[in-house]
Amino acid sequence: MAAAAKELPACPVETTLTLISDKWKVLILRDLMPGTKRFGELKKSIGSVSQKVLTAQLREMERSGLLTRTVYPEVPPRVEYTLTDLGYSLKPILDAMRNWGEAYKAQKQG
Amino acid sequence: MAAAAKELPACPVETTLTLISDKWKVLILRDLMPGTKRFGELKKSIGSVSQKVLTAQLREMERSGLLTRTVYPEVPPRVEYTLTDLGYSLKPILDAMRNWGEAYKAQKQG
DNA sequence: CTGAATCCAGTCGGATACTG
DNA sequence: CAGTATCCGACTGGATTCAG
Repeated sequence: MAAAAKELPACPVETTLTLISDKWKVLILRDLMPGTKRFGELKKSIGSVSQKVLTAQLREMERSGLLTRTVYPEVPPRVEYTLTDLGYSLKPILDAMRNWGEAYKAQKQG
Repeated sequence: MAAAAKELPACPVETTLTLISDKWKVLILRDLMPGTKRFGELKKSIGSVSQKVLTAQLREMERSGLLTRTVYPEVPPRVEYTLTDLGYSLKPILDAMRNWGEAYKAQKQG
């Protein structure tokens, strides 16, 4: 949540971690993969995230180039978040995590 | 680092996050993928992690069934960490992260 | 509806010193 | 060498309030 940009480490795995390892970012990605969502929709679909933190992590991801933020000057205001190509390119990671999680739970249930 | 076991959420992506989202766990996985390592080797290869936290996260991963801990009763003591099949099954996620990180850095350099 | 600002508790994790 | 215990600063993130 720091204001300063994070430095990119030498290891590719660390590079990825730097951009998506915050508490809610992976879930934001998961929920935006199907398409554009409004702020309120995201907040509801993610679950227990607070407004402050959701805003902060969305802004960080915008700065990282993972998503775009579009403000519609209406009353009441409407703000939509959409993954960029870069953000969408994280899909293989999300898919791998989903696949693994499913297999893990299936195993735990025997 | 909590002592209590973490609950598994409904979403598979969250399940995965629950098990590997701590600060150093992905790097531990990365470094154990090639094979068994001693505590000191891990500490060196991971980088700036402190001894206390590395120990704690390794123990959590052991409890989660991601790795095994083998103590050799020698002087000086030797402790080796090895991924279980379950831990090794996370490889596709690690690979996806590495691939993405490489592509990202390549793009940043034009 | 979205978001900024403030306050604050909980935790994470680093540094250090000590043990077998 | 590997691990434990203690201390403590820093940061994360939730709750609340106010604003446009």
